[in-house]
Amino acid sequence: MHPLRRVRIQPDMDFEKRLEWFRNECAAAGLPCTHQREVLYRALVEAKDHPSPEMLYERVKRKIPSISLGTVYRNIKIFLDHGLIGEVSLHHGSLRLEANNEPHHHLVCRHCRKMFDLPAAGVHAIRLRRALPEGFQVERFVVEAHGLCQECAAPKKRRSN
Amino acid sequence: MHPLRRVRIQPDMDFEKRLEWFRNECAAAGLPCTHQREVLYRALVEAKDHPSPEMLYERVKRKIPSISLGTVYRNIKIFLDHGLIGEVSLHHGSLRLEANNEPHHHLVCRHCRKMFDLPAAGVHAIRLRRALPEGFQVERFVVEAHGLCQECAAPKKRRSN
DNA sequence: TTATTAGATGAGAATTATTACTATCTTGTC
DNA sequence: GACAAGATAGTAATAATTCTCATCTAATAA
Ligand SMILES: [Mn+2]
Ligand SMILES: [Mn+2]
Ligand SMILES: [Zn+2]
Ligand SMILES: [Zn+2]
Repeated sequence: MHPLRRVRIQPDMDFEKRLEWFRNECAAAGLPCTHQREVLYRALVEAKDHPSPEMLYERVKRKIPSISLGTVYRNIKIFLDHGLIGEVSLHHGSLRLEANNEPHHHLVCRHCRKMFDLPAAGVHAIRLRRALPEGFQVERFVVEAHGLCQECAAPKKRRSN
Repeated sequence: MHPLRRVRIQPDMDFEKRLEWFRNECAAAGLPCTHQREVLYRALVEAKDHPSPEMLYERVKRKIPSISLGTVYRNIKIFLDHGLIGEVSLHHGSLRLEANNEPHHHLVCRHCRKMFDLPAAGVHAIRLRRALPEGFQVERFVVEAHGLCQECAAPKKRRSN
């Protein structure tokens, strides 16, 4: 409704702009914008290293020494559910294994998180448009096609996905 | 040394062939080829679903009811260390977060597991060579460039990587 | 402002995933 | 078959995450 509500967030946006966006998103979602949430969000915006919940907890404790790890986890989940932040991988939580040690890619269902092989031959070689940053030596590219598997995409009888 | 030792494993190889390969690899690595290991390896070859350690444990228990979960984890690690099997993701174990919710890719160091952003604009669009299997609906492609970061690639003073 | 109240917080217990410890048992070798 | 290195099962310990609940706070209306 408010014109600022739906502003798109940009990587180079300064923090005040992002905080404004964050507050609008919280309001739109009916989430109280607590001090803890703002400090957590700021720590995420300032982080350049894809922190873990524990790392985030350590950083946020400097600003709010009494904050609890439970609050960090609880809000991480809420932020993720509302698309306010992103998680790097769909596969954290448990090791997933396969005997196939030939390089290949995967289809990953974002709902049930099942994984299906996508043979390397089925994907054209990955090509970069520009040089990589800062001396990183790439050994191979791994592709994940994220989406919905047949089961999760099908309109269900009863339960929705 | 033995001509069979270095045979390359193929996805369509039958299990007897793979088992032979497995035994040779164990011998080459000085690993006793125990009954537990063979049954674990067979379960991995037969699995099409990228099982977790717990799933593997459940399956293997049907063949060896007395096997312990510790044995499953211990051998998974050994198999991985020797390249006998693969793991799907470098990111299991802990959630990793970022405020940047624009789609983008990552450089991932296989040694220290640090992650660096690779803007989507820096990679040409992913193109498939053939149709996807079985009705999977792709929403987006995520690329990970695996390799070594500057620090881990540099020839260290003392400790090796 | 103040009162109200839905929902958030901190503390700690509980659960899940993984690793470590150790006495006993196998595998590979002679 | 005997030996030694290393593996196993069972169990304790640790790490990662979620849950429970008494108390507190942000958002709203009076
Ligand atoms: Mn696979
Ligand atoms: Mn990123
Ligand atoms: Zn699915
Ligand atoms: Zn590194």
